[in-house]
Amino acid sequence: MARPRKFDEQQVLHSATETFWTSGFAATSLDDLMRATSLGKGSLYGAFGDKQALFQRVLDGYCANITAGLSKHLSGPDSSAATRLRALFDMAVAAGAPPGPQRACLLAKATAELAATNTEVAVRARQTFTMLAGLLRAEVESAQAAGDIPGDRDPQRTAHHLLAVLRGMEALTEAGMGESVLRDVADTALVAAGLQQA
Amino acid sequence: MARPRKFDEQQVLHSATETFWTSGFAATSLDDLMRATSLGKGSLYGAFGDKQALFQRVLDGYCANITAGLSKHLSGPDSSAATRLRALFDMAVAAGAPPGPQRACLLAKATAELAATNTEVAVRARQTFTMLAGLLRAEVESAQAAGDIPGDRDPQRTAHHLLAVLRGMEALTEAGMGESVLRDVADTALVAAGLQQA
DNA sequence: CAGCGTGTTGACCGTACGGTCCAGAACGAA
DNA sequence: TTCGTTCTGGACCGTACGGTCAACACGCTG
Repeated sequence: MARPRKFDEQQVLHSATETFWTSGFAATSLDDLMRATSLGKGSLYGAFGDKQALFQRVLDGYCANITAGLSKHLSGPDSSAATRLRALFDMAVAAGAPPGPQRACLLAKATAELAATNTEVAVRARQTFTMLAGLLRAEVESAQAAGDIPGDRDPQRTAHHLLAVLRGMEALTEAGMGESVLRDVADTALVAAGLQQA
Repeated sequence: MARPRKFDEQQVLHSATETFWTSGFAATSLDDLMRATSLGKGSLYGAFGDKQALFQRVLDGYCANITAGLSKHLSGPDSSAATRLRALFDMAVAAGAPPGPQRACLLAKATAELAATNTEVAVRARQTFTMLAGLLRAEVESAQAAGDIPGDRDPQRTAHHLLAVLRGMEALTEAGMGESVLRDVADTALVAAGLQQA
């Protein structure tokens, strides 16, 4: 390596993530990315390839982050699986609490915009959803073992339901439906899963 | 009116809807719209204004359609409200049944792409979601009156939950998660609402 | 049948797009 | 210090974008 890179790849990816996240794929120009990353076209192109490749890289990193984040949350300090599940849905409510439309999950935006026409995006989305469902399932089973969720519930089905509710809350957050609606959704979903009200 | 229009406005809007629906707003060019509608730029521009105005027009029509569609379905021939609710979720499952990612609801795509930056889109989305929730609520109340849903459920909360689940199923459909997952989601949501399995 | 006002058409405009390329800068290796 | 290699910045390219406009076509009105 004759001349070392001047930039930190992680930081550049972070800036690019923010830009794509705010504007979407098609509405983000290379100029936007250059401005956000403070990199010239040559560097951007040389390091990551074209716009599509950079987006895929960004999306992959984002998906890895949210699965790792959920995994960490679910193995976090909270004492019981039931408490952790409630905290998870509280976070989803809080994300949509401010008035007006909120920036939704990048994966949701990317899937809506690109999954139908871009196989790699669709594959990554499916894989991520599947992993999230798996993590939720483990948590449901853990709550069942602790006696906080009745044992007769099918953990797989319950996890799928919770995943769908979380994605639906994302959609309602995008539109800015407001906290009380999200509160209704979260409460109902948790009761449906067999958890008692906090 | 010296010279009458050669085209049918509804048909042009239908073609434009298909085009935006398939590609999204930013990824649809005026050339795409011209090809789809068989109209020249001038006509398109003269009749509907610029691309954004046309999209808004398309989205408004689409939202009116789906609310009218749901309203019609819920006052349809099926005997009971419970049966109609089940049929509604069966439709959502069927929409995601084919393997691979399916084209999701235009409203979902538009909200994900534009709601954060375009107030009118966000307003339309909120309004539509609110109307859908209202229709679902009426149906829940109807099912309660018929004794198919326990009377102690809060119809508002239940409707919000069902709405979120439907939007979540959209998201999973976009990614192509497959029929069995959607089946799990729908079944669990309906049981959660208090309906017995079909 | 004449005239007017609208609708249609497609050429045209300026711009911004994604992408390429190269001259020079920076740095490690010898 | 010199050389070789990589990285950098930005000039440059062809294209396609959204949007405008003027000339023409059409048909209703009187």
